[in-house]
Amino acid sequence: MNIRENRTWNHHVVKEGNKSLVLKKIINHSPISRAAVAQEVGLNKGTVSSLVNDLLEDHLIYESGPGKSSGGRRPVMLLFNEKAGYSVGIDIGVNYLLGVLTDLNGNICNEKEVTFKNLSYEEIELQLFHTIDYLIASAPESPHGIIGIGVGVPGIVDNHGEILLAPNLKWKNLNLKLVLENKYHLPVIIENEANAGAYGEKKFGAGKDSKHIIYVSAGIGIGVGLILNGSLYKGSNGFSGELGHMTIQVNGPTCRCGNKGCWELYASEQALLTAAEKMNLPSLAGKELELSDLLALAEQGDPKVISLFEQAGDYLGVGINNIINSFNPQQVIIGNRMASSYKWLNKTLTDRVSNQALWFQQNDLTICFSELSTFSSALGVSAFSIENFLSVSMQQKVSLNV
Amino acid sequence: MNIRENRTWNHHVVKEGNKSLVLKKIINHSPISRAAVAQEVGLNKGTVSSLVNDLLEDHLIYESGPGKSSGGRRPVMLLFNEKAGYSVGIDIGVNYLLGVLTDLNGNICNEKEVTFKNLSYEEIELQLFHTIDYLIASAPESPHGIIGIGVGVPGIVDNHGEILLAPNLKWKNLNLKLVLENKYHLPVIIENEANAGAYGEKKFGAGKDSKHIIYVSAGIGIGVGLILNGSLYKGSNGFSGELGHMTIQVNGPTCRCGNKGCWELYASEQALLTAAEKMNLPSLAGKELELSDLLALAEQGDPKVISLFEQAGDYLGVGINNIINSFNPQQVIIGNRMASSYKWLNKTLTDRVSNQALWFQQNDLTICFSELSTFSSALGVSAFSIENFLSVSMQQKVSLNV
DNA sequence: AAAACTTTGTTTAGCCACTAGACTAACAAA
DNA sequence: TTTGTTAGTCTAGTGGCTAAACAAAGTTTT
Repeated sequence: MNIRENRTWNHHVVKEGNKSLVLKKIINHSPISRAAVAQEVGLNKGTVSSLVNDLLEDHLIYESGPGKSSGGRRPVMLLFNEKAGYSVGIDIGVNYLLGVLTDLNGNICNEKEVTFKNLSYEEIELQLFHTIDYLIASAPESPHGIIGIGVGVPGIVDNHGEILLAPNLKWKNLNLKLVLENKYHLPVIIENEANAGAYGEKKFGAGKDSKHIIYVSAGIGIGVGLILNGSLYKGSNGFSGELGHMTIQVNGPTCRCGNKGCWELYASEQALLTAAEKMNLPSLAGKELELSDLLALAEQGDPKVISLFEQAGDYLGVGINNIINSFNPQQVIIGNRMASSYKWLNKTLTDRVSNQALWFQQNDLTICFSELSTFSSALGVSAFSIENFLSVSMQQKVSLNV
Repeated sequence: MNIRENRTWNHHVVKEGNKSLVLKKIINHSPISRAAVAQEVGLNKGTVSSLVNDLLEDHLIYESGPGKSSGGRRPVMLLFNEKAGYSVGIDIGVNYLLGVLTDLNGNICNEKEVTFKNLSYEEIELQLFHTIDYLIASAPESPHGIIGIGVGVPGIVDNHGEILLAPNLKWKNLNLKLVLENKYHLPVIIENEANAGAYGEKKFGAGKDSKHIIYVSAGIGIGVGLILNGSLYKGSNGFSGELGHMTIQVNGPTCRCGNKGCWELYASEQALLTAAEKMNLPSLAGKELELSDLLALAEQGDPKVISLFEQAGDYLGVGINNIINSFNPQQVIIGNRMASSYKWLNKTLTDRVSNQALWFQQNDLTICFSELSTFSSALGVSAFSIENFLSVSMQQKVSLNV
């Protein structure tokens, strides 16, 4: 009982907690009857009835027709009203902006992607506004409307949602949260892209069944999102998971962070591209090299390129070993752009891990690649808003007498 | 509200939670009056009175004489009854066994240390029994008597308290918990030595004010205990914090774990001793080298030995950088035997961190050495028992009608 | 088809821990 | 002594819970 610490306990808390239990049961097991909820959650039938009525009034659930009888009165089936509201999730990348509109179950109802290069903050902000406007306008009528906006950014976000640094975008000390709140008057969440991705995979992707997940976002750089005990761990100030700058070679080459031998110098997309450029691949002279080019070459069977991927997979494995030793996770999920090269990375990566991770760490451990591919982050931030919305909905409404 | 998940909420929970709040307030602010508790915790005076009566009945607190009046009736001061019970904490090391008897505030009431070398499990078990017997016998009369036994071991302990592996003791798949429970019929906790140390420092030592603490236990090997969000994080199976086997040099020398370039090959006591042995220090020929010898030489100003310590401090810094990047802690505490060399390690260690850790990670970050020195682990396991005992005491007594 | 049984969901009575506020106790200051 | 203040208890009322009775709506048995 660590979490509540300073709040005192009273029957509001009890009701809030039980309502939340009932709603979760309905979300995860719909359609389900009141009787079944009562039995499975362990609450009295009457209590469940009353809580269900509250939820019905809030339009968070609805009754469908009667279900099958099992020898008695037919149950009224309850379902989560996933269309009770919509959430906007935005993933800002170095050269793209991906926005999704999701329902309360994280189903994508609409999406929009813009790609760009070297835009200023103001220009990206404009794209961001356009995307959000478009998505909000496209949302169907619903009882709760748009319940929040979430934005994932490739940078350092502190506990108050301020972007301290996004090196690849050249942003610094930027309070995007305030900007969006003032413009849209909606709850806004700004989150690091890796944290968002981790949460996305946990809620809707490969991590649905695990409580301890480490999400490795391997793109131009490497960031890591930590799901510990089922919830995102952000550290003391919100800066956890900067594992791209973990030293894996004490006197290795210098990283742009000033340190030496950082993991992302060996296992990121940038590392791959840099190594490939040095090889002077003849077929690509002139054009700026991209990951997709390398993938195409690998598909054609180019042994040099394939061994490049294998090398990167091996280095990914080195860092993942360190992660396993640190966190003893149930699941390690590799996401972001490097996940697309899954086919060429997988073998050396898993070899490295299975040969070198301590044996007891390997029990109950799954290593896999992202299920949501490019949507992890956008879905993750969307999920944050949904979680917040539902959590607030569980609380008592204080009637404002005029 | 992640923690309770499946338990339903009712007034028992409310009372349990509030009682716990009241007790914590009294523990941390005694002497304190009922009125002050009510105001500071935010509960009604009547509620506090009732809960305080429960706690008095349980002998967990007691009333002292009246306090100073501030212009009205003099308050009755409440104090935590730290002598309401006693806890046994044992730290089993590679060549020593340290036992403490503490009161409920972690004050050491008695202690016993045995040193040995190359004992079999049976022999160590005998020493363990003797120590526990001695400590229990020495405990003063108290309402609750001995409330539990905790044991810290240098090895891998799973979530059920089974010791899977303690390489330096040559133990494997050992259920010490069961052995002790059967013999003493008391609650028993077996915990990894680094986890225990972390908890010890958090409760009674350098980490009292932090919620995010990483405790680096640097002895023969290196283990790490993680305090995240104020409580111990053990990972999916209990194996978190095996950071001694984090790779910091991809193609470094081979470790006994089979991996290469592990941190503990560079920054542990063993690493220091191995390096020193290679130097053929003339003054110590014949005798087996110990850390204390090196410390003595350093005190005498031996430049070779001093630079050995400095090198180790630097390597410690490398790993601690990785830790900072992973966890964004408030505090890193270095404990176990290497902490005794604090004087010689500190400079290169802090230099490494301040030069290389990312700037934003360095805000609000303290790096320090253990305050409890050799007692961290023993006090930590003792604290686990106390915590458990108090937590159970908060729960309702179910009257068993005969 | 009627009777008996089952299961669902609502209602009622009672319980328990909380709150607000009245009350008593014990002190300080005027 | 009177007045005011603070500490702690007591009482009435509230809200959410449980258990159990009840009503509703089925299925199964006779």
